[in-house]
Amino acid sequence: MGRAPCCDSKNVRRGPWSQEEDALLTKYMLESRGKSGSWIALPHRAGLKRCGKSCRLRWMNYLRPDIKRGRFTEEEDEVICALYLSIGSRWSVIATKLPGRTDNDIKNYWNTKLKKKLTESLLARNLSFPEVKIADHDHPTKSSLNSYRTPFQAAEDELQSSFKKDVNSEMLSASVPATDSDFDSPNTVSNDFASTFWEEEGAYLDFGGRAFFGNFGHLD
DNA sequence: AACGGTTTCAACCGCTCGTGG
DNA sequence: ACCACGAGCGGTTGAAACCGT
Repeated sequence: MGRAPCCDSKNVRRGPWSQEEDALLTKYMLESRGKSGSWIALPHRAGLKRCGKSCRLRWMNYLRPDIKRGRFTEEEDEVICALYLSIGSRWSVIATKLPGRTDNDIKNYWNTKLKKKLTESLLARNLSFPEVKIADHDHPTKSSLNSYRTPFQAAEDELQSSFKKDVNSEMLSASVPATDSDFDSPNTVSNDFASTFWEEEGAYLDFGGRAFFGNFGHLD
């Protein structure tokens, strides 16, 4: 026996949502102020002939009023790349660090553009695309999402606690290899923490003026 | 203008996780 | 401990839009 379907597929609409359906779902969600109860029960209550999962997806990925539209910024690119190299394809975790962006948006953006962009950047440096392997203890749980720190943020935390003084972007950029030759000499970085990070975590990758932490294998 | 290839992104599928009984 | 169920997630698909010839 296969898995039971989540809803009666004969009585639900599929495919693209109509304006009327969007209006019904939006009206219901706004009137209920998010206190919709279960998603399974929502279609019936809202007068929609849709699967609950489909309603959830439509709301979360398209209709929510706080969704950010338009092109991803360089800063967002950097956050996505850094997190992907750090935690892998945990799009929902990455989305929590980019307010207004959905996990689906980020996933699509990564698969269609950013992965290619990063790969080209790596190839230009004679580096191969890193295999991202995350140890279990590195996976943030749902309860720890709010306190989860990206490698950049962790680095900033460490710097702040170590030096007990203002850490500005100038200091952070000083820890990034500025030229190709700097990649071969991690000792040129300007603070102890960055040197330690180099040894323990691998190479820095210059990308769009800033850097990522990760383990990059050299091409033979 | 027509066509074919490519890109984009909304939506679906099937799985795991969390929770309550 | 086990089971059932709903929520949420990541991978994948496919239609629409876009672009080059």
